[in-house]
Amino acid sequence: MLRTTVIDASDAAPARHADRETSARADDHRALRLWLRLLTCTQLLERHMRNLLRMRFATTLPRFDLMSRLERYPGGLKMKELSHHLMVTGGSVTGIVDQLVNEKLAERLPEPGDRRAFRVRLTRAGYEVFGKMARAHEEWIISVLSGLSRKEHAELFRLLAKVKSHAIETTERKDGA
Amino acid sequence: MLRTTVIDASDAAPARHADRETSARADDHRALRLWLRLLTCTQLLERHMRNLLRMRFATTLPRFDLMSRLERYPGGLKMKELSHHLMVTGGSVTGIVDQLVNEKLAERLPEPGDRRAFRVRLTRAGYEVFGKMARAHEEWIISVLSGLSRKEHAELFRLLAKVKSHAIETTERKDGA
DNA sequence: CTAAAATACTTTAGGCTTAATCTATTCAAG
DNA sequence: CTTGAATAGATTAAGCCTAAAGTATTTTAG
Repeated sequence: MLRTTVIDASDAAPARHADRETSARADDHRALRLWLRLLTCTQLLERHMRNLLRMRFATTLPRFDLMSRLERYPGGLKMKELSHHLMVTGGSVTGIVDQLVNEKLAERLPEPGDRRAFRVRLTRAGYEVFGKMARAHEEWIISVLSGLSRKEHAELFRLLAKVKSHAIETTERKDGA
Repeated sequence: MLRTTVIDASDAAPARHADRETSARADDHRALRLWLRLLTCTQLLERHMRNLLRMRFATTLPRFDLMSRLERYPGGLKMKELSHHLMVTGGSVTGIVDQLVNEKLAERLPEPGDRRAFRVRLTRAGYEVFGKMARAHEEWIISVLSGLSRKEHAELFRLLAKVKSHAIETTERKDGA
C-alpha cells in the first residue's frame, strides 16, 4: 500500500532512496506505477554508470556511448548515422565528436562522393582507450544486474522487447499525432 | 567479445530504430544487452512523454515530475525532500521551483522553526493545471504500455523491483568505492 | 541548365543536470 | 555564550540535450 506516512520529513538521516515511485497509490494506476518503476530503475543504473565512468576514467556516459558505437563500425559512421543510433539529435553528436577529435580519440574522414558528409571513426588511440573502459563497464553491468537469475534475465529481456516494440508503434506515427 | 559483423554499415535507408541495442551480439553479453534494452525502452517512453507534454501543455517532464510530487504532499515539501524524491541534485530543484513560483503555480512558505528552510507547495492554480496534465499523462502511459497483458505488467513490475533493490544494494555502499 | 527542394552538418538559444562552492542558519561542545 | 561542524538552499561553471535556424552541397524537376 505504501501509505507514505511522511517518515522522512525529518530528513536528518536521509533514507537514500525515497524515489519517485515508492509512494504511488495502490491498486489502480498500474501502468503509471510500472512506468515510474522503469524510470527509477534506469536512472539508478544510469547514475551508477555515470559515476563510475567519471571516477575511474574521467569520462561521461554520452562519450562512452558514442565511442562504443564507433567501435562496432571500423569503417566509421556518418554523423547522421551516429545520431540515429544514439537516439539523440545532431547537435549533441557534433559536440561530442568535436571533443573526441580534439583528443585524438576519433577522426573525421571525407566521405567520398558527398562533400556535405564525412565518416567518423576511432583512431588507434581511441580503440585502446575504449577497450579498457568497455571491459570495466561490462563488469559493472554484470555486477549490478546479478540480482536476477538467468531465467529472470531472459524474461525481463522479453518483456522489455514487447514494451519497446509497442512503444515504437504507438509513438512513431508522426510522434504523437 | 562483440564481434560485431558490420551488418548495417549500408545504412542508406535508416530503419527508424536502429537504436543502441539492436545490433549487440548474440549469446554472450547477456547483462549488457539487458541494460541497453532497458535504457532504450526508457528513453523511448521518456521522449514520447516529453514531446506530448511540450505539445499539449507547453511544459517539460522535470516540471511535471516536480508538480506531481508536490501534488501528493498538500502540506508542502522542503527543497531537500524534493530533490531527494526526484533523485536530482538541489540545483535543478531550485531552478524549477523558481519557475513555478514565478508562474504562480507554486509558492514558498516559511518553515516554522528553521529559517534556513521553507516549504514548497502548489497553489490552487497549480493544482488545477496539474490535474489536467496528470489525467492526460496517465492516459498516454496506459496507451503506450498497453502492449502488455495484465499478467505481464505484474511480472515486469516484479522483475524491475528486483533490479532496483539489487542496484540499490550494490550501488549505495559509498557509491562505487 | 537552372530553380527549388532535400540533405548533412553546424550553430544558437535555452532547459536540465551535476559537482563544487558560497551564504545563512542551526546544532553540539566546551 | 562561543566556536566549529552540520545543514538548507542558492549559485556557478560546465556538459548534454533539444528545437530551430543557418550553411553548404546534392538531387530533382522543369
